[in-house]
Amino acid sequence: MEDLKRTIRSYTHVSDSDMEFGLQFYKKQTFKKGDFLLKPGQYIDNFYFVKQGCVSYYTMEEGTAQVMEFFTEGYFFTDLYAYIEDIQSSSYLEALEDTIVYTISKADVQKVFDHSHQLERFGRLSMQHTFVINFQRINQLRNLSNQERYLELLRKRPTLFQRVPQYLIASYLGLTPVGLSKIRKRLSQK
Amino acid sequence: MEDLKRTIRSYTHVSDSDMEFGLQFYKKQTFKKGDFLLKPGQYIDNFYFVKQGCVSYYTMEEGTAQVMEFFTEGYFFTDLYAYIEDIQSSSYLEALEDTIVYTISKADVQKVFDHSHQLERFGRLSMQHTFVINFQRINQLRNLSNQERYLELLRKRPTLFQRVPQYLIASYLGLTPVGLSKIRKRLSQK
DNA sequence: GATATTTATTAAACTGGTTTAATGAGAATT
DNA sequence: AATTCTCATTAAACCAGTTTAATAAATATC
Repeated sequence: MEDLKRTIRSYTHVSDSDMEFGLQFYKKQTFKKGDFLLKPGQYIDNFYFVKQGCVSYYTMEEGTAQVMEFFTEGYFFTDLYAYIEDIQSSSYLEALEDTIVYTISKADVQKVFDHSHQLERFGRLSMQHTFVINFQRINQLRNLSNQERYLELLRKRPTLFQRVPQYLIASYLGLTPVGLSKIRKRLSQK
Repeated sequence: MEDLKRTIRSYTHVSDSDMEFGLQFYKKQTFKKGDFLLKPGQYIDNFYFVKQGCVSYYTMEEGTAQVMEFFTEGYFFTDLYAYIEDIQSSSYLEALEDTIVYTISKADVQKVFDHSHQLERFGRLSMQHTFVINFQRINQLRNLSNQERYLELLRKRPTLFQRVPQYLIASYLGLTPVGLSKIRKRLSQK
């Protein structure tokens, strides 16, 4: 679980003993391509960390997937909205590849935060990080054109395009597959 | 500061003594319509609570305001992005009406959180609340049409339309004034 | 290796916004 | 009261996306 450790320590200092205490609750879990970690209607019991693979986070609207996010190596994730609000999820979490995650239950997260001030701070800071990501996302949705957002994604997460079908990336960008195809054509003609 | 108290306690229980400790740091401050609480280039020193009035939070892009949010009575606010990242702001905070706020410095917020577990919890929960708001905002930007977002705003914050000029509401919705006008016309014709 | 299925592209018609510019209506200033 | 300024609407031309449908290419399955 070295990469999990490293990611936690990228937020704040955590002593070896606190880290050991926290990590004991994480369990390794594997999913085959196409498996669901979560389906609509369920309550959120777990937090996840991606060791290897890719998980899509989406809702179904009128028969098509609306992709909110792709979680790849090093991401902490869950359906955070349903997790916080303690409501039934209306989303899917689906493995787009064979995927290995480390998972911790909501109850154990509480235990860890009660036990370790340092890890509670990690929790707060990772929450802040999520705020920053969402803030930038909103700004991108408001101020950039679809083409600009496509180029931005290409720049920030280039490997995504090798591992995820284009129509899901289109959805993530808020486009139809046809729309993204047009943008790509327009760019290739320059 | 009864309304400030009430708003804090809507998040979590806070004892009278902790509340008293926290509130001592807040100072009342008034701004005239058109005054700026913040301009680009500044670092964020304060957190605010709106007692009375309305403050717009926006950036300037190519000569036009891009309104991120309108803060009205009961809102906690600052340029949270610059506050968290500890970077120079690229935004404006401008009073759209004569406005009364309670303000607390960043250093005093830290003091309060160090002193009171209950108020630190309030801080965490208000941060979570902000996440939920932003999450819903992203979903609205992605899944609703401009017309639907207009109707949604009309439903959720009807008084805003009596106190804020329409071209700023258009900006908040991610539209031009012409675009919003068209939507309103279309709706009135039905 | 042939067939079926999934994914990506293209074309055509359409739509909901944009930009620019002119007009109108209200509010503030002199 | 007249003038100026700000704000909202309208019109016209335009554009970047949509939908639908057909086709092509790649991938999975038998």
